[in-house]
Amino acid sequence: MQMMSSQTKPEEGGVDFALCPRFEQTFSFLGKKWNGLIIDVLLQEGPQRFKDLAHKIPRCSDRVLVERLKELEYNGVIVRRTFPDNSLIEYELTQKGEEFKDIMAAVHAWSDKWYCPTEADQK
Amino acid sequence: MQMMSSQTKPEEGGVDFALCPRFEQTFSFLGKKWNGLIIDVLLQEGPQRFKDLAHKIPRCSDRVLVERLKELEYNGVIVRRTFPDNSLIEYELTQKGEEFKDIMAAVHAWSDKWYCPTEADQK
DNA sequence: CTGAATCAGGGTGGTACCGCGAAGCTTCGT
DNA sequence: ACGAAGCTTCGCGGTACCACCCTGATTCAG
Repeated sequence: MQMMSSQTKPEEGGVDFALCPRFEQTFSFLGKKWNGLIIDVLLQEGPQRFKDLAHKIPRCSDRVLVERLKELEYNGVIVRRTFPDNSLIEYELTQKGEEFKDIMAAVHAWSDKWYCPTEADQK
Repeated sequence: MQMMSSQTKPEEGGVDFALCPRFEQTFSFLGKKWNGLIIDVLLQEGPQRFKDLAHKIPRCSDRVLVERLKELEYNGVIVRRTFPDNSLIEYELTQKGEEFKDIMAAVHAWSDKWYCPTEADQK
């Protein structure tokens, strides 16, 4: 029973969706660069430390990764767990986050079916 | 057997996804403002004229709508059909576009379940 | 025939903001 | 003391989005 909406509040990077349906928010949220990737890694590989995420998404800088993680936490999609004893920090999906898996599956299916390599794939 | 990829080419508004998986492209594409909405309207109400789309998505300016429609056509998601006799122009989904419906359904389901109104909904 | 209205956009200009790199800072382990 | 992990602060460039105005084609009223 989260109080969160899907607006991306941290650093005030959000769009005014006052008259747009809910799912436009969701798309905008997932479409934000790296968000989909982060959620996908967490879905597939479980809770991750910051450096593991950074390592698995090498093209995303620390700066941006922190930003995204804070947004995701603010939106109730992930939680940041600290283990006080060994000072370990892990990010894991909440239930709200886990339930992205249907969307992920659908998007994966579509992408696998319709993606065609172009110039951008050469390098 | 389209030759199209999911990059948004018109006006060069795309991201370099060279090392990112396919579905990140898809998210970025759908997450682009108004794209999800446009596809959703076409899915639910069939082929539409420009003015009908503009009317159903009032907060999207003509300028941006034209842009989005061109991108969607470039990406093989919609087609722009002209009827020479009565000079009618309609936009309709291709098969590639129709098959977004699974994604749309999943996103709708998630959004309906997890969306909570906040300040942004007052106005 | 003339004028108005509708449709499908194009052109310009401006601002907010998104994504980013670089570098510093704090806490912890050893 | 030194390095790694996990951020934070500063500042930048590009561009996405929008408002406003304009065009050309077609249709409709009278």
